[in-house]
Amino acid sequence: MPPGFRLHNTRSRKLEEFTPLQPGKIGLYVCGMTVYDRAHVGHARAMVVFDTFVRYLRHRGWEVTFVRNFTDVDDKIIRKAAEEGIEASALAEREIQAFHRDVDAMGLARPDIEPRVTTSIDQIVALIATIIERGHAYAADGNVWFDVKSFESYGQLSGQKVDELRSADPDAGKRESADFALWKAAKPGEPAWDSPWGQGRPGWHIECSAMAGTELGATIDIHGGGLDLVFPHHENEVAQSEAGHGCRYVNYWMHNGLLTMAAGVKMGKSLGNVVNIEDVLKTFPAETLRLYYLQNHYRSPLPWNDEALPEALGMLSRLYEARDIAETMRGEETPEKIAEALGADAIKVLQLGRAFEEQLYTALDEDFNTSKALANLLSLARAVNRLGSHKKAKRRAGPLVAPALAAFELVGRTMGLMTTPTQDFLEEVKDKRLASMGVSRAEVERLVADREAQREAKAWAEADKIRDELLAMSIIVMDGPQGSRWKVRLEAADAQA
RNA sequence: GGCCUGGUGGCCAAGUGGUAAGGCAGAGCUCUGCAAAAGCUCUAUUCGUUGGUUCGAUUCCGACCCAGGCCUCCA
Repeated sequence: MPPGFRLHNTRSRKLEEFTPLQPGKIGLYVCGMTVYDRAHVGHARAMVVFDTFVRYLRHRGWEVTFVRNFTDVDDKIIRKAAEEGIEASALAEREIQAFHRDVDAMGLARPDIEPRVTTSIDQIVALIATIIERGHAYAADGNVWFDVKSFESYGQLSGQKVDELRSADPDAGKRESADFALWKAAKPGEPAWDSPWGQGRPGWHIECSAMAGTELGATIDIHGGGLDLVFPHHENEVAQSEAGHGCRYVNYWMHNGLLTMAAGVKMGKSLGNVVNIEDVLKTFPAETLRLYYLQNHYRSPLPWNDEALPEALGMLSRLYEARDIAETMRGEETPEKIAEALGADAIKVLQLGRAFEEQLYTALDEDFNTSKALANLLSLARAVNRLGSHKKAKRRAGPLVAPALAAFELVGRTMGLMTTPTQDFLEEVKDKRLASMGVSRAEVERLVADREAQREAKAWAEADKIRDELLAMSIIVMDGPQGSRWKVRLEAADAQA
């Protein structure tokens, strides 16, 4: 039996000890995208959070079944397809492919199952029929509405009371304005499927209930999604599933916080302030985004601004450099003996390195506190860098940094950071940033080489002149014992992708 | 109007009934031909305001102020 952990459950708004339905197993359902447009960095946060959560649980020995759906038919898809003059299914297919490209580029594991609405119609129809049978829904004019008043605990998840909801436009045929569609009658030209209530398509909420039920059973361990889905989407899922299956739908509700723009306004397609994943990845390595998200607790709102990504990239680079330093250290003695010779800095690296794994578990087992885990990682990296400044370290400290290297590897496995060789990472940064600025790499390298030649000749004025030229191109050169390295300066404006 | 979050140093941010992680920015220093990078040191007697509980609260409770989310599609 894997070790336990605690999670904040949206329903109770408290931290709860996690108890699985079956020992050692976790069924996780996360609401996926409605595929009518590219995924943005808000979606990416949810994806990274749950990807990391799954990685971690698996690392700890849990057998996780991870399901994330695609909503591939809905009003927006139909409308956008009509605008583009293509079939709704073609639009959805195109966007699913784009989504998969984004997911792969982000280094996210695919869920075990990615059900789609359009291939789950049978289950959806069957579930709706059961809900009607049990007296919790009614058909009217080819639509099927969920009867909110018939379901006593409606509103429990979100703390809403039916009578106090600000009422939407009462749809024709609805008994209560809070009643919501399980099945929508087809309008001419829309994608439609046969059903006992006539041609039509599923409502937005029912799909998740049906697909989660099919893939994970009537009760699922953990259901995740963005905080903005709590009401009405998840509330309605609860009502449908519990009305249909007669048992609890979800044991633990896990909601990630939203990205906010300046002034705390959230990012959303409807607000027109979204930044797409594919655009960000043109200028920043994917791990930059990961680090940025994981730096904050998953439930907090996360500000998106111009400094965020450059700052995260700076941190990430420092982590890579620390690993690089650690990797080049050699030595044969016992860690204790070297530590004695090298002093306090060495002892600290050893201690932090050895304590890291346990600290990571402690942090992540308490409501998945990646922020805390990363603070520990940064401390470890700093200790390694400090040790690297000792003259004897390179030759002798290898055994001392072995625990640190193991820690970095663990971070890669669980949090998806530091997963590429350092050189590859640095090259990727250069390539992406040069490309985004339209600067030629050959030109940069030629100037750097020229400057090195001038430095060889101790022609400092010439060398400095070239350095200024490079700086004007946002290239920073760093002289070291093995020659000059260079990198692209991070500027806040670049975050705008 | 109803429901729900959150207010921690210049900025972002974790956290705890016993006296404030981490990051960025800033200052000084080491290193360097000069720089850069990296490292070191420093930077909140204080955690929105105000009552209360307590030996003790930033942490628990109440009130208030402020910001934001949801109640319509949204990760």
